[in-house]
Amino acid sequence: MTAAPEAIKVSTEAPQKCCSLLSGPLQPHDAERIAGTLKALADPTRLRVLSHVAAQGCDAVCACDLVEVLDISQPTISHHLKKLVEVGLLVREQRGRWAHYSVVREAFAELRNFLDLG
Amino acid sequence: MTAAPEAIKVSTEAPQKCCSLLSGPLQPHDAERIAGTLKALADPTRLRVLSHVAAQGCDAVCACDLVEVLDISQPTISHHLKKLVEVGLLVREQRGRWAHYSVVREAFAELRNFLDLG
DNA sequence: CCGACTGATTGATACGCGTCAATGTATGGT
DNA sequence: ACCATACATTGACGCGTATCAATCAGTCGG
Repeated sequence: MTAAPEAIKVSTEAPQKCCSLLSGPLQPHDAERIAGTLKALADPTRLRVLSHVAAQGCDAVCACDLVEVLDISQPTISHHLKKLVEVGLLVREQRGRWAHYSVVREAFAELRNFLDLG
Repeated sequence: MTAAPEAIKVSTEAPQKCCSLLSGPLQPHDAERIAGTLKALADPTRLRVLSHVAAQGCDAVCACDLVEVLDISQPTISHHLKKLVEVGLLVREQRGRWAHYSVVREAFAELRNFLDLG
């Protein structure tokens, strides 16, 4: 009976509370949270992964494609994709044997907003 | 005769070549460079530092203020400020005994541009 | 000159993380 | 049922770095 295939659970589906570098002194708690997202972004391999996924626009990209294109071992790709999903920069969609990934535009928009110095 | 006090030398005063997640597949070299800047940003302590400096708008902030406000040891603050200057997110200006720091708006604008998914 | 102050540097410690080989877990074809 | 395929997980290794105490290097006041 094909149990509903468990939507992936990321931290919080709710959009992160909006913070900016200009909105008053940054509380340690907020600093930790935003730094977490930025850490996921601050890796050359993950940037290349994101670049390839983002380049597909609306289409989702399957992990096997990334392994071929980027010339990086499959476990490493899987590791990076997981981190990017955990912080909400990517979403994962399982289709049969294949895992498809696509970018979360809102997450990037929030980061851009955070970096806005007015 | 007050020798000109040697403007701080960061990597390159030239604005970084413009890259975006959408402008074709990201080359490993560019990925390294941008990840370097993001790594400097991806630390809660440095985010708090930046928040305080950015909050001063045009005025530069002296390091001693940061030590007081953030309740972090002076060597640690100095270490973080150095990293932020190295990647070009802050500039340092020495005035007598005091070192004043201010944000580089262009650097933040470039990051925002990089994160723009259209 | 000397002492007080600002801030950078050094050294040590601890922890996180990127990477891959090996293995595990589903899924689908035959 | 069986085997190949697509990913995920585990374990291990190495390297970078955040942190602070101690020390060093300039700079001003007296």
